[in-house]
Order: sequence, then C-alpha cells, then structure tokens
Amino acid sequence: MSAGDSTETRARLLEAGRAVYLEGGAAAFSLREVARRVGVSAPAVYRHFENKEALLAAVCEEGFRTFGTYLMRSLAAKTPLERLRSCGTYYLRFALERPFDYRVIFMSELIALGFTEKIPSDHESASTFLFLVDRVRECIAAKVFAPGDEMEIAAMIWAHVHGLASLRLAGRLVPVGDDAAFAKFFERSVDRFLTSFTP
Amino acid sequence: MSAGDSTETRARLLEAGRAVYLEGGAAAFSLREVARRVGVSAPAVYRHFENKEALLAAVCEEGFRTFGTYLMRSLAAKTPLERLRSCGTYYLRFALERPFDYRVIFMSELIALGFTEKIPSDHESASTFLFLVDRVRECIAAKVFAPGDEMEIAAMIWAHVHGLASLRLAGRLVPVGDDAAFAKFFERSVDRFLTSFTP
DNA sequence: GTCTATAGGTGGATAGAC
DNA sequence: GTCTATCCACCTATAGAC
Repeated sequence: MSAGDSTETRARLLEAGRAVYLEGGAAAFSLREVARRVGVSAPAVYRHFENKEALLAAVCEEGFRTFGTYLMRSLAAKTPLERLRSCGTYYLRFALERPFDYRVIFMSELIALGFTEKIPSDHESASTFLFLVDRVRECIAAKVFAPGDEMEIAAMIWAHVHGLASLRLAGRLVPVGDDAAFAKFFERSVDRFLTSFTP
Repeated sequence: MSAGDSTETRARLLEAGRAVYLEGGAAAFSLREVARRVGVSAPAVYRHFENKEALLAAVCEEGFRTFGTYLMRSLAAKTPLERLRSCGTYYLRFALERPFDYRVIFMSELIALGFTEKIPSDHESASTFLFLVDRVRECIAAKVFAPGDEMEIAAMIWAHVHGLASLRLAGRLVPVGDDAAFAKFFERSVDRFLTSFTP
C-alpha cells in the first residue's frame, strides 16, 4: 500500500511537472510549484527525485518514450509509401494528442539552455530521425520515390511536418479550424510534398 | 549629452533584454539580470521603462519591426514567382542573421503565457501572413500557380519555411553543415514545394 | 514517506539621497 | 539619471521530528 502510494505520488509529480515545465519553461521550472499542485510539501519531492534537475529530466524522458510508441505504429502499414505517410499521420496525432510532450521534445529551449547532456534529446531525436530515413530509403528501393539523398529527403519531410505541427500548437494558422479540419489540411500538405519525390 | 547617454542606455537595455529573454524565456526574464549585464543598478531601469513587463514588450516589438523590413525587400524582385521565392529567401536570412529575433517572434512561448494582448504578436504575424497571401494570389493571377485557395497555399508555404528555419535554429538538422550549405538546402526544399503548385 | 523549520539565494519594486 | 538601502515574495536544499 505504501509502495502503491509512492509510485502514485511519483506519477502525479511527473504529470504536474510536465505542466509546470511547459507553462514557464525550464528556467522557471519550480520544484515547489510542482509539489504544491500535487498537494505535498517541497521536501517530499526529494523522496522521489534526487533534486530539481532529476525531476525535470524524468519529465522529458517520459515524453520521448511516448513519441517512440507513436512512430512505431506506422510500421503496421503495408507498403513503403503507406508507412511513410503513416509516419506523418502519427507524428501529427502525437502533436495533437500530447501537445505538452510535443513541445517538450521539439519546441523546447532545453538545448539552448545547455541541458544537452542531461536530457536524451539529441540521442532520441537522432534515432527517430534515422527511423524516418529508413522509411525514405524503403520508398526509393521500391521505386515509388526517385533516387536521391535519403538523409536530405528525410530532413525536408521532417521540416515540413514539424512546421505544420509547431505552428498549429503555437496558435498560428488559426483559419484552419478544429483538429479534424487541421488534420485534413495537414494530410493535403504532406501528400503534396511527398508527391514531389515520385519518379 | 545626457539625452545621448539616456538613449544609449536604453538601447543597451533592449539588446541585453533580448539576450536574457531568449536564454531563459519570458517566465525567467529578469530585470535585475538585464541591468547587471548593462552595468547599471536595477532601479535605473525604471528610468527607461515603466516596469519589467514594459521592457519585455519593447524587446519583442523591436524584433517584429526588423522582420517587416526583411520581408519588404522581397518586393524588389521582378516577377510574381520571383517575389514569392524572394519571400522565402529573406525569411531565412532573417532567421539566420537575427536568430534571437526569430525565436522571439516564431518560437517563443509568449502566447502560451497569456501575453497575447500585451505584445503585438497576433497583429503582426497576421499582417505578415497576409503579405504572403498576396504573393500567392499574384502567382495564381499570373497563372504561374494553378488556381486554388490562397490562404491554404500560403499557410502550407509558411509552415514549410518555418519548419526548416526553426529546426535549424533549434540545432537539429545537424548533418546540413554551415549557414551557406543550409541556405542551399533550404532553397532546394522550398523550390521543390513551390513547384508542386504550378499548373 | 511526509512533515516543519530553517539557511541562503534571487527576484520586483519603492523611497530617498545625490 | 543613477545610486544605496530596504521590503517582501519566492526559490532550492538540508536537518531532524514523527
């Protein structure tokens, strides 16, 4: 029971931590504020995390893991082109369903603040980028894409979907409407760009 | 002389303020830190700005004005398509030459923090978006673009260039190399996307 | 595992001297 | 126009009781 309460409190600290991080950024991330929202005292947090930085790192790790599970779902599609399109679709689903996590991973200022080594951002984003490169390589091998530099093509596609997702989460692109309408707009834009790579 | 010193100090406060804002975000924006970097005491700042929030707003306004001057240069090009391509080129130049300002305008969390009404982000970004819509409309009228929804096409193009610029400034897309190499990569990607709108 | 008490630091803003 | 002195609020982290 006490162990159950403990992990419960830890999970609630992570959830509140994510909210606090995204409201104020890393530089304003307050351990006391997290504790306050969960309803425990500040020193109680030190029972679950070594210090403030460890709590912040744990908050970010959770988002990275979740992102991986979204991307992997695209492998269920049957053809190389469908798997690549599915990548984009799940990328957007992640952005819309877990906007806090998306901001943590792709729109945060962590790197600018020098957290590069303490947080798995570089390693994780590199590995998920290589996942996208593999999807592109598959399309070229299957001759649904013209021959080309897989890394460059993957970077262009990533930038395209990131641009759409991040402007949406930033509240720009307001004429587009609700999430369903935006998803259709997103698909139109991505399909148009992907078509430019066909032979 | 005293007036000259005054405006000088004010300008230095703005410059230091921009740096502080982008290192720590709005929530961690510290009036004392800005004063420290300029070499004056904290109360001295109140001679130039009403309070901390007014200083932050002034920091942001400067970036918006500069962005406008970059975009307007694209009107010098001779044809509608060249003006649209030039838009993208100057958008990137602004991002690379004034990365701090670009982050202030397009990658900041100001809206998420509720600064919407105090800072001209909505108004300014809406007017510059309409500038892009006009460039697209021009291309359709000149029949270098197929007929279509100008707002939607402009949004797609904006997202594309923003995705490229913001990932670059975030330190992702590392395989691309220095700024000159990235600019060429940027042009290839944008030209490819723009070509998809031709009749 | 959580609490209170506490130490030592940073911040915004004001009063009043010069 | 800038300074020092000051107030109050908030932060991280530790010590020690329960």
